[in-house]
Amino acid sequence: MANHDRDDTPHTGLSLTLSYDGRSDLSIGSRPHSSSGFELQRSSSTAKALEPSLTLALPGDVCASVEVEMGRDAGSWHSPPPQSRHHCKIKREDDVRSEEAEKVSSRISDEEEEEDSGARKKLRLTKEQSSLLEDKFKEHSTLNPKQKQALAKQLNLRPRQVEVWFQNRRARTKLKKTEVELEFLRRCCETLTEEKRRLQKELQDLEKSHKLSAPRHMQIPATCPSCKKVIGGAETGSPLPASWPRFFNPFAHHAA
DNA sequence: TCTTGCTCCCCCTTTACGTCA
DNA sequence: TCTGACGTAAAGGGGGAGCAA
Repeated sequence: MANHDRDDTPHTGLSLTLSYDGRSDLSIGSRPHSSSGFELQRSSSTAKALEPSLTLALPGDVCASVEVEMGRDAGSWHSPPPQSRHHCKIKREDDVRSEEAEKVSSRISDEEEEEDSGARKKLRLTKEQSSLLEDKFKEHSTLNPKQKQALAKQLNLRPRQVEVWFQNRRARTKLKKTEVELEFLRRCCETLTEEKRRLQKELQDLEKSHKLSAPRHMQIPATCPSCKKVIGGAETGSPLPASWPRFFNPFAHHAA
């Protein structure tokens, strides 16, 4: 486990932190005032293609860490509307370059251009176009201007259309990743809740059995109500053996 | 060196269209 | 045939980065 972040706020029970290469991204904690028993927090959305790691912290001295590998993601055209970006803003360089080619090779038919005056008409990409775009996206999720230009030419589309497709594709990938993370954390939350219950039960059982059988100096320490220090159950007030040096015994003031 | 304006690009949100149950 | 849900292309706005004047 290379990186993990632990929340410093007091927990009653469990905490779970998911980080990507040191950047804490998600955490779950069981807090005193959490009505559900757990809080779900998301601290940033900057996790981009980094290796996730997971830290599981349990109450008291019980600690565990878990490493989890999460998977990474894993028509026809219509003419632009009258007030498209090309019209209302300064034309982009690549759009200007592609205009001439577009006039020749655009899939927009003359008939469609006639209807261009009204509402926009949405057409679908062909299977070949979608397939090639997907292939390029697998290679890299962003395109530099040259790649965009070349791909647009290859697909017989405007560079702006290729750009928009990549933007939408990135958005879909991100959404899917978020959904996967959410489901994963739900399962983690359930598992941790169950583990917390089990450990609490185990702790209760241990306390009971120690009260009945263990020597006083071996009894599980408890917090002193007056000074807030941890003490044992012995009549001396100290959970440590009487033979221990007084200066070495933080519970000595309970001896009186 | 700093500022300003321009351009490009990305992200996010919204809109609108096509498809399908 | 109608309708609502869903997927997705595209628009539009905000903001950051790079660059030249």
